[in-house]
Amino acid sequence: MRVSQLFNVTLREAPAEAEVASHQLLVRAGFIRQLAAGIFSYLPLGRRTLTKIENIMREEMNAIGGQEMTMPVVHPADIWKETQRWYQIGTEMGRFKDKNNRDMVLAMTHEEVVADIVRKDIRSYRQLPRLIYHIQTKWRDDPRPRAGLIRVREFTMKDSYSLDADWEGLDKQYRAHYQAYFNIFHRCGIPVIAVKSDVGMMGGKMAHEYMYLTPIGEDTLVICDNCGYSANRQIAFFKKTPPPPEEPLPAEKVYTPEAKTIEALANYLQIPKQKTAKAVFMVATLPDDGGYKDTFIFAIVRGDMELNETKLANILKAKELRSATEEEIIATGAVPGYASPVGLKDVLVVVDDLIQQSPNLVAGANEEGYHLKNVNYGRDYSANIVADITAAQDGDACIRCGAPLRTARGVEVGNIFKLGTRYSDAMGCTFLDKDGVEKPIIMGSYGIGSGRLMACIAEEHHDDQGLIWPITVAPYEVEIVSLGGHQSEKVQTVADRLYQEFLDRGIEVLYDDRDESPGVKFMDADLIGIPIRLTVSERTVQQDAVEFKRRDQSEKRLVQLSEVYATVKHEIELLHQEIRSKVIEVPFEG
RNA sequence: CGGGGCGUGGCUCAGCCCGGCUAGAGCACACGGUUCGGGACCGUGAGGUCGGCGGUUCAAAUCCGCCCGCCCCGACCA
Repeated sequence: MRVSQLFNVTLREAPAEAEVASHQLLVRAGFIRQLAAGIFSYLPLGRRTLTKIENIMREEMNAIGGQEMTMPVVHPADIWKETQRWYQIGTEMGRFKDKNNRDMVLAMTHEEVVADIVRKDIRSYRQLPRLIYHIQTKWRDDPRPRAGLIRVREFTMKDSYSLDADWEGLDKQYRAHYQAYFNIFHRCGIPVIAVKSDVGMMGGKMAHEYMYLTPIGEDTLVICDNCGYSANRQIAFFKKTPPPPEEPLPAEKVYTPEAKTIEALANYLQIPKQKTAKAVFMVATLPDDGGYKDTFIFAIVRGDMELNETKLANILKAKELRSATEEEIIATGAVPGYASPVGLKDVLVVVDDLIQQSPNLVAGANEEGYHLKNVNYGRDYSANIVADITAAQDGDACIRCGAPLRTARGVEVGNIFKLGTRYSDAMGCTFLDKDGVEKPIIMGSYGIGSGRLMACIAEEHHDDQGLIWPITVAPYEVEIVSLGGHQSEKVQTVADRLYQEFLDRGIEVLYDDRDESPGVKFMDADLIGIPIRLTVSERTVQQDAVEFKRRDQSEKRLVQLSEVYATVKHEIELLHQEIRSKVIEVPFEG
């Protein structure tokens, strides 16, 4: 492609709204343009990279037996009602009515469509196992799109669905994806870790998220460098050390003015935070014979710990969980800042499992300005539920080996779920097994957002000057920059001939044939980030040569014209080898 | 949904507080000329309902109200 013909404009300055590097550079280099919040177009360069990413996904999916298909973006709401997700999912779902006033849904994911096809077409164990996938648009009306392509509302996802006759089959396909996903990310040039995760709206039995570690990430991960345990903080387990046992002391009311926070309370009483109990008020939307009902939740964790809302929501099986408002708190009879589990009625009390083992805590007295000392679980109050509802923090002990845990930020670039029979049951996907018994099909679902992946690659591979694409996903393999081609016929001829030779020999080449100054061309080349750059100028043609430079290295060297093709071919292969060396087997962490 | 910020040619921004000239600059764009190995220079030119609506005023980019959009933090989220 000649740059003079390319549909592309590079920007000297990044738009003011772009903050993270990948966003700024992808916009400046002309890979993407924003249409609205979380809605982007991919221009030709961006499209080429996306296509390469998608082809890598295709190859890896096909390698584990995947079969590509395409499912619709617009669905009748009926199938989403069958699985209840029409009711369970809130504003994130795109809904509209067609001309016949029929409820319609914009695809957020495709379990329902898969299940609908499967229940009609799969009859026998002989048709299992299967693995199907497609690369298709999703719409999720995220309340807060951010960071360019990192979090958007409309995006393209490679999603695959495994169909099995039994759980062993699911496990096998799950593990196949586990490795295939590592292969995809490694081939795209980004390091990732797989962490155990919450199953979220997908439901199901087991899930892993693939995390690209970066400070701009929005998920917090908990990692054990000693034994390799890693999990999303939303569900991370950790070892809680109970305090030394103490004889329960008689409860005692103490005056604690202006001590409305744990911090202030601990300071005022000169006690460590772990000797206090923290009350957190939430409102959960819980299933209630067929419908849903808002229930006030009084959650108690030790003062030195934080409530983990995901854990709490999962334990309660809550559809939604939010912080209670001040009015709601007062309505239950609790006094904000001095709330106490002692003597409360008509609320659901959930207590962290460490509280039981922590004697003589300071808790609120439900009276402005007073706390109770020596509050003991069991004696002074009890809970409806005792469970692990606290969040792991930096330095907490690893659940497996006891070593201190570390937290890190990451972007979720992919996920895999063992769905089990959640969708099969809801939509009646059954097959007749060998033994003549009708059984539900066991499903798994697996997704990678291709645009987000592209942004992560850009995040990982760039410098001050611009993007530095790994050879596997670069829009072009080589860029020819001609300097003074409009003045020197010799330069023009050599550059044109080189371009044509590469085209003929199947090398993907971008040719900057514009009548621009050298500075502009070099700047644009660096911005766009094609892995190999060849410069043709008066200076080089005099020596029958071109200048060779890799985007990821600063050295330049002259290559004789007669050897250019062989050199480029060789260097492309070297670049591929570098990537290939990173594609490794990763032990399954179940 | 809560908190904060921003909306002025394609991009980056000035002007707004303290209302008043034809609304500016740099980059980008078009034409002419000079340049030509790291975002060159000179000249000429095109391009803006100052996010929208309403209000105050003799007069609004500027003051007031409502709305919309975009970004950031939080809540939420595959």
